[in-house]
Amino acid sequence: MPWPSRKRDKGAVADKKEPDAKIAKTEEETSDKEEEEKPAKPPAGSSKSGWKNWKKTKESESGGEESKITYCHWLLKSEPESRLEKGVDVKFSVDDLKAQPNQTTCWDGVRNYQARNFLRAMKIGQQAFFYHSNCKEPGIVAIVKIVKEAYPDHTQFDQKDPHYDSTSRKENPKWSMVDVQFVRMTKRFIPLSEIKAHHLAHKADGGPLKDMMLFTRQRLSIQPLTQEQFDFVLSLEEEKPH
DNA sequence: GCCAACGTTGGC
DNA sequence: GCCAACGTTGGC
Repeated sequence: MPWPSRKRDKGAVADKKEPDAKIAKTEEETSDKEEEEKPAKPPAGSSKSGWKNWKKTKESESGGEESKITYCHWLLKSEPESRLEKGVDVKFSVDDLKAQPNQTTCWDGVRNYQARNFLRAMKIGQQAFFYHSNCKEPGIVAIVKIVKEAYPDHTQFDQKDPHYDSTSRKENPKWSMVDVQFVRMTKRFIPLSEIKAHHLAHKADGGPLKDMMLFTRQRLSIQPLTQEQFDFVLSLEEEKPH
């Protein structure tokens, strides 16, 4: 773990005293079980036409449905400004990412089941927006790509980590992370305010950002974008700021 | 710094 | 299984 602490996504860190006394009910309901089947190969350049090709495998529970869908693009929130969480600075800006070896980092610290399930759905090569949150100027600053698919998040077992989870067992880790690599800065900063203006307009006229999760699931730190949403947001970098 | 949104926890 | 209390997220 050569990396500074970063990213965050809490909401479920249980500071219980007793270790693995019980499996939280909420976990069973909102998380997909450990599936034995390895995900088939990434939909690389295959016939996947993005959103149109999402597939739903067998229905299990209500909460897990997002995890059964194949998405192609993502948005990852990270805090670019210093903030202490249990005495540890969780700041991780795009500049911090660029400073990593290979401009690559593990996306640890996600402690929300829905976000975790999205992490687990990510495939190598898929692109994501790097979004600065909880800061002066929230918005999209860069594009990153998935370079390693979900594997256990080691910070859940580290008592000194702000995202330590005493209820997680090594034999059956609750939390996952992926590795992401910097691809490029967006041609300009794309502020939340601008994306939101389009979202509001699209709610009225049925445009691509109508159901963007940035607004419909405002607290979710890992979220999927449809092909249409991704393309539309990307097209904004060619425009002049408002 | 405020506070609305919303996920989690736990009493009943 | 409901729901009030609580804690976190994150814009403003």
